[in-house]
Amino acid sequence: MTLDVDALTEAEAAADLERLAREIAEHDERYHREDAPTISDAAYDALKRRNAELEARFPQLVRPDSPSLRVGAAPAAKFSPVEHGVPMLSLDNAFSDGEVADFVGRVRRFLRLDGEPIAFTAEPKIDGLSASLRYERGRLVQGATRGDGRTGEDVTENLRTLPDIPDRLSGEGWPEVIEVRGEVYIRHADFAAMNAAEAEAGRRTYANPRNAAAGSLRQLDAAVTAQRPLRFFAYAWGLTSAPVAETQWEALARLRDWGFPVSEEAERVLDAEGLLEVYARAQARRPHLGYDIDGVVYKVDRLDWQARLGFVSRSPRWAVAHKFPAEQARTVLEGIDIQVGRTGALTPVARLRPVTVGGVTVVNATLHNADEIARKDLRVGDTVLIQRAGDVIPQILQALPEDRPPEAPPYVFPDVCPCPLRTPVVRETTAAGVETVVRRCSGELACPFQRVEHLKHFVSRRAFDIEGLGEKQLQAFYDDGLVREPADIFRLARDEARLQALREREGYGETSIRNLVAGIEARRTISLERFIFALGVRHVGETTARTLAQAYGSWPRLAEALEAIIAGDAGARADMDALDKIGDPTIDALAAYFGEAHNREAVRRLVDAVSIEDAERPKTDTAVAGKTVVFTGALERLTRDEAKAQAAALGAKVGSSVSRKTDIVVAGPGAGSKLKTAQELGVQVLTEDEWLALATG
DNA sequence: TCCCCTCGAGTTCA
DNA sequence: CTCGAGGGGA
Repeated sequence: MTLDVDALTEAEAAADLERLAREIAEHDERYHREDAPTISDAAYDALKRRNAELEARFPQLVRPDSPSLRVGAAPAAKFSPVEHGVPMLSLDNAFSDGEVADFVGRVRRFLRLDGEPIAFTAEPKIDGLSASLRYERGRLVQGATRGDGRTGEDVTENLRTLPDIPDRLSGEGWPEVIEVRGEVYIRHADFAAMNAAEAEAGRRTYANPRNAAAGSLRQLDAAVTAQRPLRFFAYAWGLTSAPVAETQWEALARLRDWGFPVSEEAERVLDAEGLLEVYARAQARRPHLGYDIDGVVYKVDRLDWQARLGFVSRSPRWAVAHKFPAEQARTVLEGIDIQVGRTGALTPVARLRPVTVGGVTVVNATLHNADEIARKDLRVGDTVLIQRAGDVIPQILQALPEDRPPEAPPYVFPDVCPCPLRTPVVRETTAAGVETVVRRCSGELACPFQRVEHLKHFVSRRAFDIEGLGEKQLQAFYDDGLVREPADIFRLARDEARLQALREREGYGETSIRNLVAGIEARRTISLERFIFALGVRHVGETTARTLAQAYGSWPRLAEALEAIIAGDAGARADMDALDKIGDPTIDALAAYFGEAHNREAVRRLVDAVSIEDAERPKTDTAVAGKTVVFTGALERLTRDEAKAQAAALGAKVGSSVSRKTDIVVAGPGAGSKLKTAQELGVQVLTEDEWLALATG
């Protein structure tokens, strides 16, 4: 809660200054030492600003440890963004021999290789941070962090200070342009010495070598980075103007020739059988390496096979990281609470006796659902084994039955919602007649817990993104009756009675009210897809919302279609069903939502309060506009998603099955029944090249 | 009909 | 990050 500066007593101001000094110091610390800022720059700036305002109003209260008196602590300057020529992907993880076998099996099946041996490289997975180095004509021109995989930060000058990174490539045969990728890390001995020196100098030490490496690389002053014992291993490449090699193994040798350190621990195995031996060896060598590794990365050796295998969403199908087991800890399961989600889903959460795992204190862990609790037979009072999955999310692995209190009863999932209405808990049945795993509160939006979650979703970043209206304020406004439905948020900004109620609230001065109103007004105009997503209809996430927005173009048209569907218009339903990734459950959810009188009214009030921008209408002036296209068989020049996106961009509808309504079938090699159907129905059939010619017109 | 892949929804810590 | 389930290819 932030009180208006002018409204504060001296004692309150002193307390607030104390809090700000502490919080800002914490954030500075996190930013500089752990390299993991936990608040946005804007939020950080707001803290600093408030500190400055308070100090201006109460100069006698300026603390000796005031953030305003420290220099160079703010994460003010930034590194400029760098778009990677080829995204830096993450790897799929395997945690067991079985998962490694699954990986090999997938590769084998995908390549249609029976029995034939597949060679793999196995390289230790260094626990540092990855970096991409762009060389043009053999000279280092840019170095970047991984960032989100697509865009990283420009840390060229810092990377130049690493002795392991050549400024000019040596040897020969390097492509004119190449992004060399690898891991920046710090050796144990160097880390210890560096921390000792930091401690000597009275500065805080880093928690582990990885944080130290990340913090050192992201120094604004490259001279500081130069002092840090950073090292580099190369293991991959991104964009390249010429093929690097024919196999991963050969590529590693080339990288070595060009002057990069390449792990001496990397091995090539001629068949999948050898992988687990490498893993066992790596585990045995781990304590003696002198730097942290967290697993072994297996890659299909042949690059032409890698190309055939391609990618699944964000990770390559041709590689996997076989991780070492995560650090585990035992603690006591002190209770199980039930949380209510915006769709009414009831999620059990474990309350744990605080315990340190992998450097952080864990007190909560999700239990996902009732089946999960039953499967693990978790009981309150049990001693449980926990770990942090992927080193982040805490996870309960199992209960240790020998430590179970004799009287602990099996956990019984509640049959009423924890909300004040005590609505009965229900389980739905899928189309196939199977009970779903999730238990839900049957109260819908009558349930106050669901309503608040619904409102939180509405203002969230991907929906209306209203600044200054966080979860806490929303909860408070809800409790006071100021905001009960989305439209109320927009009334808040214009309705005098509500503004007056705000002014009377503790903690709301004119400044904060002005900011809140500005935040709301800034979002009064919204894109159709965000609007649809914000409604929070079940099954309608960001992607589905976008599909609907593009298909219907405007809110009135979508509303009209929904009215028709609710009225039983089979044609309108079929049209929606034909959209990509939209099927009966989604349509039923939409129909149920808009068929309900309260929702309908609430949406009408909201529509009146905001202005919804029409979506980009599908093109009508292209060769394929309005036509329904079906892709079948393997595509060689485009991925399926690219092809679909291209068709959609040109105003065509993408179908999944061939019928009389289909206008064009694009058939690649291996096309089967759809091609046959198309021929039988006399639908136009194109090759991929013919399609491209038509599409690019 | 059977998988495989995406999407949605819920989640942790500092 | 993880699980469950919808959608759609084979």
